[in-house]
Amino acid sequence: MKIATWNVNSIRQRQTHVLDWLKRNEPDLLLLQETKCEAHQFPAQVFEDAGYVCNVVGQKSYNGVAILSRQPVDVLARSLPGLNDPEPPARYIEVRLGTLTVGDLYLPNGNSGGAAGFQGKLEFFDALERHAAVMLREGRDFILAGDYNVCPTDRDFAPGALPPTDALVRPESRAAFRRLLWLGLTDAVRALHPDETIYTFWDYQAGAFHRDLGLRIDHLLLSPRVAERLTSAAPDREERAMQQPSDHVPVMITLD
DNA sequence: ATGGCTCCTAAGAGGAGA
Repeated sequence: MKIATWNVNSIRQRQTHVLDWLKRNEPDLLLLQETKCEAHQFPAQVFEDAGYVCNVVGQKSYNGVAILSRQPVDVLARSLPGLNDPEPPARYIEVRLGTLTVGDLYLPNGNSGGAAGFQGKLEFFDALERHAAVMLREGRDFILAGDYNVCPTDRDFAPGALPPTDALVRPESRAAFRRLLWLGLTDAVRALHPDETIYTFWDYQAGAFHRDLGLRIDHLLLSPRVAERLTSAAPDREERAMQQPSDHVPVMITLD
């Protein structure tokens, strides 16, 4: 079974990239973030024609998540449980495929909106941690994957790519990510590649990709039994070299 | 380089992104 996550930075701009990537890689599930349109604007038909079912949570202009699947799935949630927001942003969708629960998340960046913006990032993390704890207690098999907007350690960004005050490397952000690991979740890419320099994002500016000034911020976290099935995990770096790419690349795992 | 691009909306620049 193959499961991938990809922040596409506008699905309408990246429709052909995603379609071509699906055909080349044939994942069972593709988790998208930053689709940047309302659900009715999502180009579902082109993916359905390629054999994928689309479940979309959208809003105007910003955010937006979607899960594309070869098989129909049950949608369990369209916002992150435990976030008390009457109009939650389009940052979470959760589906069930067989006995596997899969949450697709787009965590707030946390650099905009001042102190309140950063606080919102930490609140999303807190709700995610509580939700993960509940699922573990219930003995469920699950994956929480997407754009976490955190470089977990200093190994996860190129020296000089970010100032130490950036919300992606702030100690509070990293502590929140570590708390998910301490619950018993496995960072799929790092578990299989403990010592490699691996990035999933390169800024559009200043030739960041060419200079390999990247970040590792897109992650797949696995519950214990799912982690036992993990056989591969890697970003598709080549996608960043395409014409008019997203600034993120897909990250895919394989489960036995 | 204190955002150097690329999205969005909307018809002007400006905000968000990381």
